[in-house]
Amino acid sequence: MSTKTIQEIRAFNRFYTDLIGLLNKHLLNSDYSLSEVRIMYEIHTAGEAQASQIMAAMDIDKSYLSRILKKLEKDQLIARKASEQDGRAVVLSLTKAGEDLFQELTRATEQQIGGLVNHLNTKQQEELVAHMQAIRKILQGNL
Amino acid sequence: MSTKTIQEIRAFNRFYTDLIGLLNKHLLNSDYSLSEVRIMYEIHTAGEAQASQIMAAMDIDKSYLSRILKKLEKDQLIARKASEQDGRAVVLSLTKAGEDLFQELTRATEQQIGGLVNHLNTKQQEELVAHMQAIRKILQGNL
DNA sequence: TAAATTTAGTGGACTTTGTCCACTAAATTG
DNA sequence: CAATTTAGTGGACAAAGTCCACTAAATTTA
Repeated sequence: MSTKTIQEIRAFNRFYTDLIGLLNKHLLNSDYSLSEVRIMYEIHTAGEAQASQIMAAMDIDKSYLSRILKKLEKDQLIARKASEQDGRAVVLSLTKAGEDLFQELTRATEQQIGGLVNHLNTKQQEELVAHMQAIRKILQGNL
Repeated sequence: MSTKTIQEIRAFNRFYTDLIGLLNKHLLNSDYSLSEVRIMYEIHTAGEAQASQIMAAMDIDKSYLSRILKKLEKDQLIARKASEQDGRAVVLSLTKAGEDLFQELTRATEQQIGGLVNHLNTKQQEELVAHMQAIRKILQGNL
């Protein structure tokens, strides 16, 4: 592969790192960090999840995760119950309050993204999405 | 804009966040953090830079930046000299050792990216780059 | 042109985020 | 059933980042 190719990819990476950084800033006003929200996302998406699954999905330290889960439970955003299949494992789910908060954070994120693209016309938006899908398809083996 | 559009963008953001996280992992073995390397990048690219420029480019806290610059100077990777135009400002540049280290880190990063795309054929690589350029072009007003 | 404000950078003190290790207990493997 | 692996917790610490107060130079403004 050419140097040019790699340089272009790196330029995109810098660009997108900055963009993601910008988007994630709105979490600074919330009481929850990016990791915490991502954990809620994982639980929300799975419906029920074990810590070990989240660990794998996020590639996060289990000790760190354990602490975050403790905080989320203290805040009554998640519930834990013993797994029936595995005595070591704990099954996590979002409480009503957790779902509510998650929805609210989701709305805020969606508004942010709206702000990013609302000056684009429909065709440009469709193209943007198509490029994103294409990139995911090309690179997805790497994750 | 449609919900679908926003969902797709969010899916891409999650995907690319993970990918960037993966790529940045190689820095864990180095003695320098992502921020430190990015600062070196900014100085390298500019040739000479003031702290305030880096601050603006990276959107980083000035106090934090000041500390990092101190470390880089201690490690003899950057040199500071008083600005001639502005008595408050300091002009930063990479030393030979700084350039050398930066080149080495660059090579490592490029190899990482190579690993990401080297299983793709030339056409796919070109398409990937084209998609990235297109996204940058569409979104660049936001940065 | 002198006072008021802004800008560049530093450093103290602190919080948040993340890592490493040792540990318990249950599950799995041999 | 002994040895190993896996799930999760918690202590102790390190790294990353923030907030505030400060000095000194530059710029604005009255």
